[in-house]
Amino acid sequence: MHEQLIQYINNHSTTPLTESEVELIKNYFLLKKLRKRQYFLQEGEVCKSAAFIVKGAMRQYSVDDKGAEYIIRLSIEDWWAVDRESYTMLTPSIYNIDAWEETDVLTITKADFVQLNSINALNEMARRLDENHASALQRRVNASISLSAEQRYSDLAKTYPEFLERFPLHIIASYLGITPETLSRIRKQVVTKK
Amino acid sequence: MHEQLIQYINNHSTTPLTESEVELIKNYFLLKKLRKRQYFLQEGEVCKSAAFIVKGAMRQYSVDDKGAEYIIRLSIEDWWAVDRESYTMLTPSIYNIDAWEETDVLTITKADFVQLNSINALNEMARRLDENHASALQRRVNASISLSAEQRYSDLAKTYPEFLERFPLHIIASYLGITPETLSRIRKQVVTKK
DNA sequence: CGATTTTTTGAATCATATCAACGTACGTGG
DNA sequence: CCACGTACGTTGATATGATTCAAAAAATCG
Repeated sequence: MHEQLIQYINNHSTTPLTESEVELIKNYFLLKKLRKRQYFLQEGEVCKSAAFIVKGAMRQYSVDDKGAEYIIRLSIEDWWAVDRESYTMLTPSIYNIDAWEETDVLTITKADFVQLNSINALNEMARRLDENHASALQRRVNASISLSAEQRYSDLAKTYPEFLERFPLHIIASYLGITPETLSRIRKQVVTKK
Repeated sequence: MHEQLIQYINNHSTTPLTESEVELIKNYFLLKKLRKRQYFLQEGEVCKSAAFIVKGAMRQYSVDDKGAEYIIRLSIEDWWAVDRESYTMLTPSIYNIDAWEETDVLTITKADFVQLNSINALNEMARRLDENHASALQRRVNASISLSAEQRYSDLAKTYPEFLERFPLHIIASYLGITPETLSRIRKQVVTKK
């Protein structure tokens, strides 16, 4: 269970974890099993834990007054699920996070994460993750103002093909900021174009 | 000149700068004066420096094959201008950054910034900045998929009223991902609604 | 002032949303 | 293992919001 996380941390830092650090991590990261559709975070709550996904798929989304859901982030194995803003600032989140499939996550609270700040590899990994996340968000903002729906879909299909296999198309449509009907028509076009 | 930066750093960290740290910062941050429309970063270059804006206004944007500009970030006094991805990874940037007005910036290269990593206040400030930036990007992604053009404009007018005073409306329109004509019509509506 | 940039307006067009219906697949309980 | 309900995907007709193009008005700058 934890081996996957250890591996992940080592892959994302320059200095490998020592044995004692590995032990610390095993003690601090707690396994949590989520059923399909189970909330990990609900709007209005503080995002008390960050989750490393060992197995499964999760989504982060906002909900408007009409009940419509807007997917702002999708995550699968070896990704993290967390509302960074709420987690770091300890403020109520405006987002929901739930499991789309049966999902196993390793969770850690912010307080515990701070406890582990002696672990350099973990800090380095966290910093890199944040940088990558910020870059990805910036690109997505850029895409949303500069590309058509069709281009955004092609982009997604190229950059994150896993998403198309793991999530239904209406979730993908929401992630792209379009309706399921529009996505369906776009896909029909793309196929016939070839 | 540097006092403003010193002040800013102290405002954005819990531990105030010591006198010797202040001296270090004065030595490492270099003043650069930019004319209107002068590039600070051009697409394809590595963003070698980060810029703290002492006075003036800058924009970060991408350009498509037709020459259309898409504003992804606007910054004024006491903000930073930098392509974080290019700056940290030392990769060629896909964005341009230029001065919209006569602008004075204090710049620091990544290598020099690393030299200053003994300054806790500076590290803390940088971390907070990154967090805030990431949160803002996330909110913008959320807005782009969940709100209408009119709502996004109202949001902007409420959150960053300074922008409306400093930048012409076609820049604001681009930032919102709409055409200047659409923004003009939206504004007409908003006025008559009241 | 004249030149340039910015903003507005109108008309035609295009992209996407909406609403409604239908087909399909899937999984669960009987 | 079948039948039923729910979730998912597609299609068509229509509506709407935003773009495009062209032009003119207004503001700004040297």
